[in-house]
Amino acid sequence: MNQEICQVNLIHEECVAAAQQQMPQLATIEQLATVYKLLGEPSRLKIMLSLRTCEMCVCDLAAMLDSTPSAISHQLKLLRISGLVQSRKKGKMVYYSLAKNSVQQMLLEGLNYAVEKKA
Amino acid sequence: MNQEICQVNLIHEECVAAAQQQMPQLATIEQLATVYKLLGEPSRLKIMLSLRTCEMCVCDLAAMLDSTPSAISHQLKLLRISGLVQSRKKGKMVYYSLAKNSVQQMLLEGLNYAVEKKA
DNA sequence: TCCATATATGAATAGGTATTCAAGCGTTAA
DNA sequence: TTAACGCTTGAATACCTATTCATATATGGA
Repeated sequence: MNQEICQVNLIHEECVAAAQQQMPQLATIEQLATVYKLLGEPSRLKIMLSLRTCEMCVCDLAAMLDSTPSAISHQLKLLRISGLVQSRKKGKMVYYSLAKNSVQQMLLEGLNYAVEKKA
Repeated sequence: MNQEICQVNLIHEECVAAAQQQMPQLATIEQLATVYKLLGEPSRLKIMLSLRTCEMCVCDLAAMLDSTPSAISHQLKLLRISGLVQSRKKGKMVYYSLAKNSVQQMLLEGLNYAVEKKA
């Protein structure tokens, strides 16, 4: 059986056309998927949720998540590269905080969803 | 070098304590991480973005994403299990649509973030 | 009944990734 | 300079997962 193509080429052409029309740009979708993927890892999500309260150094986060500085540092690097967190160096320590964009709003909306869903 | 524990046990105790206090329940965090992970896969994210427009059958989605019904069906199963989409059977076809909860709001907020960030 | 179609599913494979371990860098204080 | 500390980094391993392929189920029509 050929699964590559449906026999009826497009079953609901108007719908598909309309959906394609209002589809965001590919770059936007990929950007969004990247952020979601980063937040989809429990350790990283916990880091982000922790940083809502105040800026923290790597050791603080390692204590929060019961993890190692190395593991946390690896995760922070990914978050930093994608612009979800920013860092500030002070002596031997590096303080991390949430980036000053709408990530926080996104997180709040996500939490709202998760809490609503539990009920 | 011992990386397990920081020498200074908690460098910013007040901050860590405050963050722990306002940390959501573990179940909520895991729920949220699951949703983010599902949305973090470009194919699945495209499915969700497509379904904002109108309900679609598997073939429609396969056409939208230039994929196979089998691959789409596998993804839809994951989205269905986690309650992000719902399905309705009509004859040989199965129509999928976004679940009637705040996922749509979440997606909008995400898009808002991604678009803002590009600029 | 028999066949074609739309979808679902299980197993296998290939690709991706989180953590660990070991080592390195940069800063501070002696 | 030396040592200690906080952090970073690269490689390796072990785990996870998306897609493919083959097959199965279910519905509708001849």
